Amino acid sequence: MSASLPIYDLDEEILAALNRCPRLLLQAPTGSGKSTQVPQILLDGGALGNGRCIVLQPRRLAARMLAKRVAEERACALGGEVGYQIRLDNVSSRETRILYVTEGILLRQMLADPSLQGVSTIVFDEFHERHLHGDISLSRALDLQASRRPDLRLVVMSATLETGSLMPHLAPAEVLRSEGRAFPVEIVHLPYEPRDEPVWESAADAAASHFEKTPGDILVFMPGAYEIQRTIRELQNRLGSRCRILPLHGELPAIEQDKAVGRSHGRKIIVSTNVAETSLTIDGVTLVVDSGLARIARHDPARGINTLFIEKISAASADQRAGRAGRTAPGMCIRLWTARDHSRRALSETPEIKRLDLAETVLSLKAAGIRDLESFRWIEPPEPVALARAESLLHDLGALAVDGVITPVGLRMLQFPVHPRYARMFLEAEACDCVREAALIAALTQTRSLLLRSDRKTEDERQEIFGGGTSDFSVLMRALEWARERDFRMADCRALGIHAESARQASRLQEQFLQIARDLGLPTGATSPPEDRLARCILAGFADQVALRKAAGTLLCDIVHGRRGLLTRQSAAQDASLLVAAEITEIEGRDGDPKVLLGLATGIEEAWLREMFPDDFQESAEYLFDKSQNRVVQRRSRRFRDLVLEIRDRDAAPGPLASACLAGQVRIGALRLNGWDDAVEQWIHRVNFLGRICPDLGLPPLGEEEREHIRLLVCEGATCYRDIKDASVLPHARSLLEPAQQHMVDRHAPERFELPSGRRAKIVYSESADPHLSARIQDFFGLDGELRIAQARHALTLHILAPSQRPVQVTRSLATFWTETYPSIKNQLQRQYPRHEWI
DNA sequence: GAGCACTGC
Repeated sequence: MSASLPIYDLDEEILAALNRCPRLLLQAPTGSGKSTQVPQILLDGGALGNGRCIVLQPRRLAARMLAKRVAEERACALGGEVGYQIRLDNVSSRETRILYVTEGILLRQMLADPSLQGVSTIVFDEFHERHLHGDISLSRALDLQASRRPDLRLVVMSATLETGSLMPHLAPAEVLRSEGRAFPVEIVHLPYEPRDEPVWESAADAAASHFEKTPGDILVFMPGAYEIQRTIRELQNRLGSRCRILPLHGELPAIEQDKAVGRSHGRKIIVSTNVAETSLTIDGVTLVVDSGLARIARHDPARGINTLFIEKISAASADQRAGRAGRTAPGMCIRLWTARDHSRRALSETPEIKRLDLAETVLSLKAAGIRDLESFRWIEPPEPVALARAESLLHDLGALAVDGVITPVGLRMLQFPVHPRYARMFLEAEACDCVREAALIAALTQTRSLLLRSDRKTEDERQEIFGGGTSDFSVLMRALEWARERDFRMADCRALGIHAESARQASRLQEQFLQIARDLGLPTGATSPPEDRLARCILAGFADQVALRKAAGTLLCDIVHGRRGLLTRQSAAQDASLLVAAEITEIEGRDGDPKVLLGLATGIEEAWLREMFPDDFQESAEYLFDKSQNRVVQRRSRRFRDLVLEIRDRDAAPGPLASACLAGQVRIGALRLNGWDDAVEQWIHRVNFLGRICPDLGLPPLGEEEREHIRLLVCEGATCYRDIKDASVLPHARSLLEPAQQHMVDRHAPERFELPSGRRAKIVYSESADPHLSARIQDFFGLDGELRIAQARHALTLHILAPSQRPVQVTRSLATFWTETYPSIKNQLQRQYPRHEWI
């Protein structure tokens, strides 16, 4: 079989090209045999000299399997001439000439030995995936080649010819192309824009109507587990028991995944996430139905949180998905979007370096002596604001000095192969004498989730056995200990919804971290520290993610730096009013709204904050309220500013701050006094907004007097729409609000309403009912369609209601928003609320 | 009233 590999036709050209030039770009699709053959061509052609060829792989499984196959082809023992190295698993020796490694391994090697002694060639496989570690290793390898190692040869292999942007970095370089050996796949786009129906319905329709026309299995791509479950339900309605319908996604237990991937009697339909796009291959698929959507992780440097939204996939990604229908026979791919939509999609996915948190990367570059990050040889330069964010976090963690140079603490942190936040936690653990526990916590965050999503009964049982602490980490730690005591036995673990393989992996990682800690001289003896010592360690790494519950009955929290989020429902930190979240992720809820979720939370106490960060506290308390002027003055944002205000206000009601606020001297919303400010403003805006966009509702705009009525009402304790409506004391305000309610879609979500045209709309916060302003923003973002603008506190959400489409949502960070559009909104508001002081 | 893609040191 390997004799027919297309790559063989290129062997002489590859060797000749590398003789002419030490850089080669090889474009070859999956299935061309490049991953197994190119290293052998180099070795057998004498291109390696006495050195070793390192082959970079994006996935552990691939690194191991490729090494195994090549060792077999060469009839040598794995770990001899051919080997592999992945985390915690090194099968190589001094004799190894071809070494398959995952991308992070090479980066660690470069830190330990910057000139890569003994390496003659590096092959970057699957480079088109553009992982962060792959990008950085190529940059550093090019740097090395240009400075100390002109003999080093670099081969970049990529499935797509997105070489346009890559070539300038590699030039001068040789370029070669090879064909794949896949079967043709016919691609069908929708002839017209899709109707207003959920994607799982269109997908089920497409799969069901082609079920008889295609001979093999069907693969449906969906963005996530929820959509998968809905699709499966729809398919069952349409096809009944005519075939098996199986889900496939990363959080599924291995046994379920095997069922979807493996061979089976009879036909099947697999409904999968992106795992089936690159990581898992399924043979026998002849029809792919592609929703064209995926959940994409990004890091928002302006807010310092991670986001996970459903986005349209790129053309390259769609091609990769389509290719899954042609592995064993000619196939077909139905795309649930139009050709017109397709032509406007991005050519390839945004590289990770433009999407992810760069703290760890920046720290390693600083350690390599790179002072000026802007002039580093980026394959694709990251956003300056992302670099700045990373540097400021590293500075806060004590890893970088004021001049941007790495500190001794930073160098110690770098020894731990984890995000700098967790590395910082390790160093704090030394002082708290709980290194063992810190190692466990860090390990638990490095594996895929230990606790599987389970039914209510299993979750209650887990709560019974592992609950009782004030930290989500303590639940995970107990679950891991429990699994370890049972030797990670599959049956035991499954009964409590514990992912046995994750538990085993976490346990081994803990050992790795403990070894590193011992090497650094940290005490790793077995202690059983009180929970609060551990909480302080977590706080050291996540001081900028402290949150305060708004009230005992709600999961809503204020997070430092003016952010907001929801504590996860099942959190162990639910009883704490002050907490630190190790994970802040903004996701797209089922109703399409963005929601910030606080995960991996730990309850903390204000006294610890005061002890650990006395400076922050001092400054916030002293300067925020200027007694001599009896007003609040602007201060540079400090770490705990917002939260300290709240804490103080709870202690001392009504206090001078409250009086100032009530007297209208302070901008409403700048101070949060039990939420009344926001509530008032939002109600006023809602009514005014409704009145403007739906003139036929007959809602007169609220004047000063009505506004005052509502404000007083809310001050008296009303917190929601119903309270206002039911209050009999203010009939005028009530009569204004009632018609508004008739147009509400859902009384639990009063901001949703129906336009007279039948379209649905939604207001979160609308400062821009002014049509002129609306047009400006529309212009600014370059959007078509009718536009409504909703501003949450930290993100600008645009709801676009194009004819016969579901609302489309575009969220932008406020950074862009502030500089471009805010001044105009502010002017408008200042005119509207002249009595308020703006800070 | 519950919410979350995929990798990797």
